[in-house]
Amino acid sequence: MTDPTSEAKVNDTYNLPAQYDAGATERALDDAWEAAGAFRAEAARSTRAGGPRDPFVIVIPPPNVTAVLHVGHGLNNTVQDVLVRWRRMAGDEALWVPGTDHAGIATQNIVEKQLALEGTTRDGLGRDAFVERVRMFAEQTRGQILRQLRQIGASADWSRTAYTFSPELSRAVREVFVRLYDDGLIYRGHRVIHSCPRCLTSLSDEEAEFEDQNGTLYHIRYPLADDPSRGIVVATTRPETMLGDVAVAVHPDDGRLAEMAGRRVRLPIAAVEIPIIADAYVDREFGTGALKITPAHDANDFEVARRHGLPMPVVMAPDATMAEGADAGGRVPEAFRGVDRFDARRQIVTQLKADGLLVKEEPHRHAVRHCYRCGTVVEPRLSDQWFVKIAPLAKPALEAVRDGRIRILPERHVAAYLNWMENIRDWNISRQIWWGHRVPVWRCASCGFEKAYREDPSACGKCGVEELVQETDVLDTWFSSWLWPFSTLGWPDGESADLRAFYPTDVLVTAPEILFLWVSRMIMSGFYCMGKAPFHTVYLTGTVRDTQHRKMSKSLGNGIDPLDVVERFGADALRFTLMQGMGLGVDVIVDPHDLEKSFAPGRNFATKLWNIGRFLLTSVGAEPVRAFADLSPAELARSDGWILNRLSVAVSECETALGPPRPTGGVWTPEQRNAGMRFDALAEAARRFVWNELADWYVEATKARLQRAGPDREVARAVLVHVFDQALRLLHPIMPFITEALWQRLPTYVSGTLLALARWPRASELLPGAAGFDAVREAIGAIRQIRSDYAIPPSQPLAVHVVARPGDSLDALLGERALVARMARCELSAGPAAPGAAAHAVLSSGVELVLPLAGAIDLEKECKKLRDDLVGLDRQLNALRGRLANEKFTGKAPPEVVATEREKEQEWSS
RNA sequence: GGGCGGUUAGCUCAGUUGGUUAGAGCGCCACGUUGACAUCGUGGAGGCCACAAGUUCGAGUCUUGUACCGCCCACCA
Repeated sequence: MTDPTSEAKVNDTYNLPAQYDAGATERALDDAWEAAGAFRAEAARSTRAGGPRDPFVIVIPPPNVTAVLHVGHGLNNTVQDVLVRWRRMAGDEALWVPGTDHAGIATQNIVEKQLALEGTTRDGLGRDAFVERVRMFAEQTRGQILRQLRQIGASADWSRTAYTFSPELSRAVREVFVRLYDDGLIYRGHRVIHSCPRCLTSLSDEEAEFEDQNGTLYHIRYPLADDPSRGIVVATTRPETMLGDVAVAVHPDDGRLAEMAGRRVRLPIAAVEIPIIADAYVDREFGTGALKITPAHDANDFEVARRHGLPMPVVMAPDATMAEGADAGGRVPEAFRGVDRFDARRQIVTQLKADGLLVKEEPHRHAVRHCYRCGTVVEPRLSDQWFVKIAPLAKPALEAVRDGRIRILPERHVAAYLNWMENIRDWNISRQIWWGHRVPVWRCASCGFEKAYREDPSACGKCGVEELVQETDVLDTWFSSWLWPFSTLGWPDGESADLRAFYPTDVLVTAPEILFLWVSRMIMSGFYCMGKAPFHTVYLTGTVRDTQHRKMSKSLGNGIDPLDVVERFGADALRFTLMQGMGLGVDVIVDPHDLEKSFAPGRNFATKLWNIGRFLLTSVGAEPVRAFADLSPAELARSDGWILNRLSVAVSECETALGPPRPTGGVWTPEQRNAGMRFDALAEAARRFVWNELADWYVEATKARLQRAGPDREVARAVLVHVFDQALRLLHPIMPFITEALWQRLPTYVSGTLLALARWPRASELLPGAAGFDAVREAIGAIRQIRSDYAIPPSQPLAVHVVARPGDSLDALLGERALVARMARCELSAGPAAPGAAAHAVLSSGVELVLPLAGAIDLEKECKKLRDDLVGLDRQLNALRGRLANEKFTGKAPPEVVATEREKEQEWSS
């Protein structure tokens, strides 16, 4: 076992290297955290198990084992890690469950591509060998993904690493299938479903994505059977499907066409007679007003055919070549058999043209469904599939979001969720692939009895005959991942300690694309299996895009490997940059061709932090530091009070940015519903405090104090260490490595402790009288500006006269004379300057600074400055008056208040 | 076809219930290496807050309309 502090001992604590070595530090700390079990959650400590701590649980959206992680995962997982690290420090029993998804079709596709390169196919290998091949591939990628997660600093509980295809989770899949089956919520249906001719499997509605495409609308004449000189014209974008036509439908109220109903037409090419029927489904306005009915290759036509009791001939094979399927009865001419659908389309159009039956071709833009895994145009095709009857499951899932037990951020996604749930359609869960959980249904070869079994059966559950045949289809990959929030915690084992301690989980962080595919279904399964919503917050991240706002993808070559970034700039730089750019629901734009520029914010900030640490550790030294709590307010210097107040403000801002960790009382109030989860605000609040307040002002103010031994030096040392310690805590969730490395070197560090487990800061009450330091900062700024305005070189000393009535600001300025001298390179003295050229600055406290200048004064510049000040003051006054008039009086504001801005401008200009 | 979101500095974005002279990071310009930091410091330039009308003492913020961009949903073949 590695000593958690070993890394700190490697380097000389008080002689930090000038450059932060992210690589070495990160590796060592990851080991130290792991060795200390810092991220391991204990069920017994959860309040739900009678322990002292509120559980805070996140389950990772399991990355697909198809490929290693990209920067989108970096973003997503950093958000989760920030939340988990925050809650862990805040005293919760924090658990982040890591894991991966076997990703059925996607993974199978990749291995099939590999096989193609080797000149073989899955059929060539056979089912068992193929599955083994995919398993090996998946294992390899899986390991890599988990290593990657660790490298970006994920504080997950690796002892609970899950996998959708593990024996434990397979058991959960089985269990839920059997329960649904026994509840009558799973059925086998003969339906028109989306079928991918490349993947050779069916898809759910959600997996067949719409894409607008230019097509052609063909108007085809079907001659009347008894009078070929007359006919009826139908319109279609897919002429090849006409081989499967069983009728032509017209609207019953369509005057000119309705009279045709009842007659018969002769279907060209297929050479069969089909009826003309009347059905109100037909849209009279579209196309020709007559609709060809192809029940086996169009879901709507299927319904029409069912209403009219028509046959449903299948004329295409699963690979979308024309074929004599069920009920085709010779409709597909020999010449077309085995011909691809698009070739068949061309040939059919040519032939129709030749026969004079093609009336018109018009360009037509329409939405065509594509396979979400391979992009192939999917084909609606009648087949036997397994479905989940989903409406009963949707009901509680709908309610939970409506009544605020679950919130979805950004809120705009709520409407989409509700709409989808309200119009939900049964879920096709069977896939004709080999990689996945096999449908656990066996059929008796003897009596035909069919049943879903929890354990592989050896004999028929009805007649006892030992000849059983299992379904060959496998389950949709989402049928395993929809159980993730509880299957990873031991379900269906009701006695599972984890399940009791950690379900329901808290926040789900994922991409909006899978709101329906995954998130909605988890909510449904959560209620069905556990009776409770699986989480109270769904946080949908933006997408990482390139500078042209294109999604990152392998094929576009605009992807970013998070490990590239980690290697070059460190995990902290990656994380900080991503968090800083992460407004709620906003896409993060990074330039894959200029990582240096893209990740500069994080890299620069990490460097800054490191250098503050270097300064602090060298100048504070190794001797013990007074306990911060022992300092009395009277001992504090002006700057101490100021920085402590700034710290308090920063802590509050971070709290606000993160928001409430869970809804009070289990339901989000309307005010809470949109609160928190502002990671950009968190990063900015912490950055501003560390850089613009701590480094820019307090560190400077401390330098002189640290050099003179004495009580004040001890106060400065104590405050400096305390403030930096608190800052490191605030930043730790975002930048875990560098903060931990620095924290362990503080003189107050207690050996063996970890920042990862240190207490999250709390805002304290503001100290009175810190305004004096603001006056000092303002004065330094004003003097620097005059220096710059008049191009006075830094080497040239300046004399500055402070003109003021005695008071705090004056005292502060004179009291901090040395600091002003160092930061603005000037000598302050009280009292008026000798007459002559001088630049002036008026501070907000009324104090006037007079800087005698040797050269000429730029009157125009000075006047402009004054004018701007006056305009500003006037607006301020106007706003104040307006507010007063508004709040206190019922009447209109006095007329002199209502002068327009333009009038004011003119007034001041003259 | 229906719904939703966006439009603020050269780029990427903040801007909480209307109220000081609209901010940050990156980029740009000038100056600077004083012992934490040039992956830096100081100062600066750069905004008709998409457009138009309205409400208001006051609008980036609220209302209506327009334009452009993006997303989601959908059974017009």
